[in-house]
Amino acid sequence: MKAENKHSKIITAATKVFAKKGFFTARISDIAKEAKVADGTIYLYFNNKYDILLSVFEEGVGKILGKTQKLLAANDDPVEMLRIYVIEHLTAMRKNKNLAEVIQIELRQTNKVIKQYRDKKFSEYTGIITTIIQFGQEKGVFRSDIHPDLSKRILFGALDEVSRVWNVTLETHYTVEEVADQVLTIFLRGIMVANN
Amino acid sequence: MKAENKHSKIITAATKVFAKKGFFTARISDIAKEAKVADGTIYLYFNNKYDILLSVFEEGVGKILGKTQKLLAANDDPVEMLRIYVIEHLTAMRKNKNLAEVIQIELRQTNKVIKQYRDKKFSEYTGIITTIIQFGQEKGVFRSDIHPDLSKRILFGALDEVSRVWNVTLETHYTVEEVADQVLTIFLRGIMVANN
Amino acid sequence: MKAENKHSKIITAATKVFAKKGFFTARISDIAKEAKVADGTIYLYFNNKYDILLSVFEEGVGKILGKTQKLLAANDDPVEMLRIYVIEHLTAMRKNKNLAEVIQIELRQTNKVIKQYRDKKFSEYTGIITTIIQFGQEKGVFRSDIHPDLSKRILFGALDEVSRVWNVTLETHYTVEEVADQVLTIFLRGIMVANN
Amino acid sequence: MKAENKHSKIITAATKVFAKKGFFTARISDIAKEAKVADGTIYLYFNNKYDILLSVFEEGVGKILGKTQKLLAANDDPVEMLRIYVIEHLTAMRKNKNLAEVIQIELRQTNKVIKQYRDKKFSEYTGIITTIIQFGQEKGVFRSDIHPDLSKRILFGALDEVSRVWNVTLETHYTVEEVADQVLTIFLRGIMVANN
DNA sequence: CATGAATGAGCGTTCATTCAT
DNA sequence: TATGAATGAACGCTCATTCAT
Repeated sequence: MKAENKHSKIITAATKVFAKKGFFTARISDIAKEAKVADGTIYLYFNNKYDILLSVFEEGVGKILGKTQKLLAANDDPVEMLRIYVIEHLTAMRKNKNLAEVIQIELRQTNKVIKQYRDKKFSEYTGIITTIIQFGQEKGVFRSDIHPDLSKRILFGALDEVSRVWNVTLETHYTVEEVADQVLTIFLRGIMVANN
Repeated sequence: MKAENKHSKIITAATKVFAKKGFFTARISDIAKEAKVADGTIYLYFNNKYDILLSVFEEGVGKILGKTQKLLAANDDPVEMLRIYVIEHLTAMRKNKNLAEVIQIELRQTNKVIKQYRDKKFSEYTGIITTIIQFGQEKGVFRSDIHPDLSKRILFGALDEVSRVWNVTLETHYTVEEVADQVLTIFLRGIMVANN
Repeated sequence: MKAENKHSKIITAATKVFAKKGFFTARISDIAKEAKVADGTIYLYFNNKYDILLSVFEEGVGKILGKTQKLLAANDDPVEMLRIYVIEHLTAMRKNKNLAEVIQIELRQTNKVIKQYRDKKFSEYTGIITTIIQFGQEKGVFRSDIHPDLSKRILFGALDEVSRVWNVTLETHYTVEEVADQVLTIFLRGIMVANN
Repeated sequence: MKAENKHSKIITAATKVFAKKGFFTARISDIAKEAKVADGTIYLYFNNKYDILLSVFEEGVGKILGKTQKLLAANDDPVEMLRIYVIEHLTAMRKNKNLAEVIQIELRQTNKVIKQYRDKKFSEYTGIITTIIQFGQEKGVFRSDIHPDLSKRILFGALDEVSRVWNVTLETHYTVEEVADQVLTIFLRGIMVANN
């Protein structure tokens, strides 16, 4: 936060502004003002407005992706891996509410630039879930009648919607652990083989 | 489809255009052309661009809401009620892909007008889930340690994301039953009290 | 001037503004104000700023070209034909000073769009000179050692520069006849075979 | 070319860039890059963009003017003087195509700064023609019914347009002598008294 | 002298909305 | 009701110019 260079100052400002107003309603001048730079300065670091949004994703998702991958690498228990994924995701969303908002909102935008990006970086992030589930099925821990692709959507959709509690509603009192526990309890019971 | 009046012709056109281009990228003239009316005509039926989006929701969600409420009224088994909700939602999303796209995409927009609406009509629709879960808990069918509000988000988020298979990806081959089954299997196992 | 439609009102205004300020210094809002329409109205009739300039040429040069071709069609005396060309050109430049200024100034602009145009419409206009000279050479009226292409440039350059007397300097007192006579006297003596 | 100082390096670069892109389309950074200096450095030597253009003229035209005046000073035959003027001008245009382009294109710009300049330096250069013609009339070599001012425009316009063969068209094969001969043949026959 | 990052005024263009017909 | 030409506010982006280093 302190010795930030212009680039990251703008990224931070843009994340905030996009979170607050949405991509289309946000003005370049809003971002510039928030970053305390001139409008023109932004174009020294980014090609255009879309490029800023892209960079917000790239850096934001990239960080989470990197950290998550590192944590998962040291693990080979599918259940524990899902737990890590869920907790990491919710922690990140809780911590950087602006980024969370941007991901939740703008990722849905019907826009070629964004969609194109989504297919690359973001689907790598959600794809982790698919991989874990397949891994768990091979290990005989997760039920074989579960579709890895569909259940990836089920878990990620749940996570995405559930993480809105910290942004949109009056339910901000939930802790990450509490929320993670609910999601994991439900999802794991749902996909694990009966173990009684 | 035939004897449509202007109002619903515009709604249908707007749903299509919003689904294809997104709210902000869509132009009034696009909708007018799609509806085969003059630009100005639109303003005889709607106050402004936001109002069109609002109406698209109002009518779209309203129909699903109405039908779902009717079906649920004749039922008092929480499990069956969730099944009905899930199947009705997915069927609607599958049937009217344009509406599905609009709901999925635009609902996320951070915009006062839409948010304000969401709080009224849409949360009534998702609120049904909360009610069913509480009802099930009272009946002792659903575990008491489940947060109705959180699990509402978990189920709706899962449904929302899962219904994207028919719009965005190459996975359009899934049937409604197949998808519903996966969601219900996982979610119900997750929230039901052990019944062995 | 009276029952002008929007299109020609804008053309007229643009001609005036381009003549006064030059293409690059002219603002769309200048043209709009001059034409007494809103800025946006201009884009109902033209694609962009270049398109306006193009149209100014197209229509301006087109008219002169048309009239000149018609007059020349009824004639087969090379000397008389050159006389007609010179007088018509100077009359047009004198009459529509704004168009004259635009042609003289902007035609020189290094710009792909304009250059491309020049190669089509405008060179058809100056090409008439080449044709007349070749015709005169075939008839044995003009000297055979004259390069039609170079002398086309010589005559057109002379005409172009000479017609500036009515726009730029204090020499506006010259009559078209006077100026035409000087150009013709010099040029015809220069290219005709000795006839003593 | 080697031990050029910054000032002339910038002038040379600007001439090249203006010739290629035109004054308005050229960017200061283009010139800086071409001159291999920083953008800011240009402002140590010139007040602004117009000032650069002005200097390009000043130096370019100045050189031609100086050389032409020197050559003419040693001569008192009007016909020979015109021949010198024509050949010198065409040689200069042929040699420094960039300067030629700039003069041909930008001199036409309707712009106060440039116009103001044109009235001083450039008209001194074209004024030479007027002087020679008046001199020739006094000597009885040139016809007395020729307007010195108009014929100055006629000759200069011809020269200006004719010198474009080396820049714009596919006719670059013409030699200076060939072109000069055509211009001189036509113009001299046109203005000289009958000499049979 | 030299640099080049930073500035911010300015403009072309779009498009939701209006209104005369 | 219906039209669609006209409006003009608003914004992304450029680039001449400045100035701290």
